[in-house]
Amino acid sequence: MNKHIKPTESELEILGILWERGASTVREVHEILEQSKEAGYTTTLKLMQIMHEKGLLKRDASAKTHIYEANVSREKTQQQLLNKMIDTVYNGSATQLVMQALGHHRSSRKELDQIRQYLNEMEKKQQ
Amino acid sequence: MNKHIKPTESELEILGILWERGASTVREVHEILEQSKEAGYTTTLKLMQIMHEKGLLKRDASAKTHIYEANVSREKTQQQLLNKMIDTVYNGSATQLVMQALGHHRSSRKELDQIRQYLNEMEKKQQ
DNA sequence: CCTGTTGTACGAATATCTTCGTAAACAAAT
DNA sequence: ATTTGTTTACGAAGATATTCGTACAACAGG
Repeated sequence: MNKHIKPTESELEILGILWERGASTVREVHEILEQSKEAGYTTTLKLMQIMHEKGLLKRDASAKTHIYEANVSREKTQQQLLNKMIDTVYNGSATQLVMQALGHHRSSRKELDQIRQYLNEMEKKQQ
Repeated sequence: MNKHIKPTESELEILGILWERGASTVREVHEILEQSKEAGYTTTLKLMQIMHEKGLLKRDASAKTHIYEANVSREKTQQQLLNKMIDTVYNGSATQLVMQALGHHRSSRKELDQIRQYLNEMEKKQQ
């Protein structure tokens, strides 16, 4: 029984911040959010409260200032969104997505090597 | 000046169909949509009308039965969504996304070769 | 204490997306 | 001509997401 994680755009931004920082207060999240977005503090607060209700975040409310933390793993969320994207936007072809991702995000040589190695491992497993 | 394409979930499904089929009537789109989704005909119609207003679709209304066609390219839309995803969900690392995409979508040997070749070309260009 | 600051809770306004009922236009069939 | 079926147009209801004003509690410094 796998949860159907479906964060909205705004929720994803907040999750991203929490995945990076780990447990944080609303103010901390808000301050980072502000750098790329116009938003009032209570807006961020409300958003995070709703995310808590939905189960996307967990929180420690023992102190006055509550501490929030992501309650869904980055990996699982990534996989979920990735699959949907491959399906609807890339018509099922992961290869297509991979090449486009490589094409536009000039990767370093190190990264390319990393990927190449990954490819080799995959091929070994297949045989 | 680049348009900010931001189709919703439902709009993406319709775009996907139009990218596949090319110019189509509402009914044709609707029939495909129905296979994977519960929806009334007028719902699909309205959706496509709104997409037309937004500029996502263009249409030929010269005959009674209008013909709709995607007005945003698959490539540009893919790139846009991909970038956003890499940014918010993969924290900027395209490599990360690539490896996860490969890991879960067991690709054929042919596809792996294709990607490998692509990697080589990229590396050549970089030097 | 009082006062200003910082925090949460609540609820409502706004915006946006999704769905569909109903009407009107039109064409084909009877 | 009347009926039947297909289509678009319009508008409104329902669902969901986003934003923020206001109230109130906790706390720190004077």
